[in-house]
Amino acid sequence: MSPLRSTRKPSVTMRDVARLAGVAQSTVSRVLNGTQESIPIGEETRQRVLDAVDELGYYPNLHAGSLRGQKTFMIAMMVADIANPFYHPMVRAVQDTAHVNRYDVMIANTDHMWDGERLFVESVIRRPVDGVAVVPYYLTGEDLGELIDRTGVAVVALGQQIDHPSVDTVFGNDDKAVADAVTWLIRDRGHRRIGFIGVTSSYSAGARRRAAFLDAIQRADLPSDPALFEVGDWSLESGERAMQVLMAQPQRPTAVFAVNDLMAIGAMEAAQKAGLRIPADVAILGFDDIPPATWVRPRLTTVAQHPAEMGRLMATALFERIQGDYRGAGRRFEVPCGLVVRESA
Amino acid sequence: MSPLRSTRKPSVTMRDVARLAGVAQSTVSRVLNGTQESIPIGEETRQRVLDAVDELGYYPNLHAGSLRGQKTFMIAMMVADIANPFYHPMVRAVQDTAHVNRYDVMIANTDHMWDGERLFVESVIRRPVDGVAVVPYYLTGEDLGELIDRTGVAVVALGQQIDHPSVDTVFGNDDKAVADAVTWLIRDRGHRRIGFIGVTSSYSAGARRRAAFLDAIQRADLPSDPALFEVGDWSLESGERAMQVLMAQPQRPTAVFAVNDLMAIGAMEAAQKAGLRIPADVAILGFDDIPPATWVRPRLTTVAQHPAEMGRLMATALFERIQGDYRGAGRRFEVPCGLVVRESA
DNA sequence: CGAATCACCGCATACGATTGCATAGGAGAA
DNA sequence: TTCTCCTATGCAATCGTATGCGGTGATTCG
Repeated sequence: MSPLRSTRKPSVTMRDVARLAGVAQSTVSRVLNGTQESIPIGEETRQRVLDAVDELGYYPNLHAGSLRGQKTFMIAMMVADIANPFYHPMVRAVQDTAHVNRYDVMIANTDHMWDGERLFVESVIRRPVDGVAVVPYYLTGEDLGELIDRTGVAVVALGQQIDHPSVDTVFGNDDKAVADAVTWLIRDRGHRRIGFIGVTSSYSAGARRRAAFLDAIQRADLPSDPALFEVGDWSLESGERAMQVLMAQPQRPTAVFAVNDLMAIGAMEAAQKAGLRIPADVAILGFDDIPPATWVRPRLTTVAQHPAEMGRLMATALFERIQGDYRGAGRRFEVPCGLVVRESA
Repeated sequence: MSPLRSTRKPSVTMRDVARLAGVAQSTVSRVLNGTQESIPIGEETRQRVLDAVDELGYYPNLHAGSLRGQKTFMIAMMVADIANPFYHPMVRAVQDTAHVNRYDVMIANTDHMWDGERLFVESVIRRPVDGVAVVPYYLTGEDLGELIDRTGVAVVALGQQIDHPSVDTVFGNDDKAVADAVTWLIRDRGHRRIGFIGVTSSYSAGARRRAAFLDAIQRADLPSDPALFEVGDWSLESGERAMQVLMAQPQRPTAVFAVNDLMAIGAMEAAQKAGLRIPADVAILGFDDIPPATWVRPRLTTVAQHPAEMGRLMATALFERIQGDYRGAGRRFEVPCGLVVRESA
């Protein structure tokens, strides 16, 4: 079994500083927090305290403040998979903003699983933090509301499906962007048989993009063959598999749209392994514009979601709430998506 | 200014549970922790407590345990840049291991900067955790030793330069791997003029790999032209720039070795933009084997470092220490690197 | 029938920091 | 001198949990 108490060393506390400076522990607190103008401190005392702090190398114990219900100086972030390039610019933006505010960042992966998201919420209940930035696939506005009621945490979420009076959301107009991109494939590129690599419609983004795709197809008076619809799980490998079945058809599509870049890259992989040229034999269109989109050959044509900007917005909104600079209703920040034409379509 | 006390809601505590169950708070504690064989609890009481826990939806407050010097159920991880694909498999492995142990993971980026590493250490002092996994570029074994002395934290580090009696390290035999790879370039591929894209030698890995490269060159009786050595900062863009100056030479190299894959991919980018074919006109050799290495075209020939395995080892070692399953001297885990021949060289 | 042994549970304290309140000492006024 | 006011500091409660120790009722034993 694991030891019940950890082997933590006794740390240097405020009391140690107080003892060395010959004052009371509360005096040390007041010297260090300073902000309390109502309670003045003698200059000579203040200096003695500061010297003692220096000599002992004292740092305040954040656990104590957290327990007392002060700020925890920590935020938590929930993403599906930190190894997915889509989240990097977002995570970095949040981390960077946290860093300038002297906040630490806890990161949890959910792997797109309900259980993962549930555990994240539980985690935040057990160890309250000042703010959370989440990319929910199952959690609803109501779920987040319960979390807020229970812990008072500030919340910002990615995804337009979230709707709660006190959580800020950041999202892209992905439906319109999908429709535009597909329409472009049809009108400008002349494709008439377009494959779709989606995800299960239990993801609201999955359902939304699928609907937008279908809408664009029908608007162009093209038939929508069920055989053209494959589903993956957001991963590169699943994109590869989906592409393989799309290519195996007697009448294979001349273009394929994947709802994220990772699956699009997987599809490229599959097409190239099968000896198909891109975009001559089959065009590939992705979604997200992750950094590797420009590393692959041909470079991936995709709908840019600007994850860095999204992260920046999330972080800014979150810290505005944490710092108390904003206390109003939930804000909605839309960051427009847009087609980036490169070489794969 | 920010509000001094956050707006945290009063949470449901053990006392609430106790009140509802009609017992003392300490009894609730004992029921929940169970492990205390010395103090038995009546079955009927235990059930009343559990019911109350259920009814109130009680979760223990981890801040309290942390303050009392119990386990914090949190580990901290320090990497250079979470957006760098090299760290993903490592971070995921650590997160996954943490997850099964019901631990949360705090992640900090240093951007290869001394100040970032220093701040990380400070962070861990201010908010003690049970373990840290670090990828240090400046921190020495001594620095880590101070951290251990001060907080008693368990430490595992990546990098063979770290040497401390109570930190476990994981590392690859990168020097030998570099030498082997370069020798292969010379002997099997017939290259005689090989460029080197390195990093400043203040990084121990940078110095080590450069030395190994030089050694292999000299062992093959090839001249080592200083003009063949460029330095980057680990980033893709810096690799691109370095490649540009290498290509600008009157006698340009027929092969280029980059000390990480990101710079290698940048080099490929530059070469292709300049109209050079890879590997016909110039061969490119990378280091790390990050996931995107197989996404680019031509696929990157590189020295695999197996970051996932490294992460797994780090996490395992770390939790062995945290759980008290291992208390001995610092262990050194070597994970062998090896050339993976693909298409770029 | 008195005492010793349980089984079971509550009281109180400690962890480190914040903060309302009390108070010591000196200055100024009556 | 005595009373007040102000400045500078100390005391003590508090946050939620773990735990040593003491206490109570019931049972058993001598």
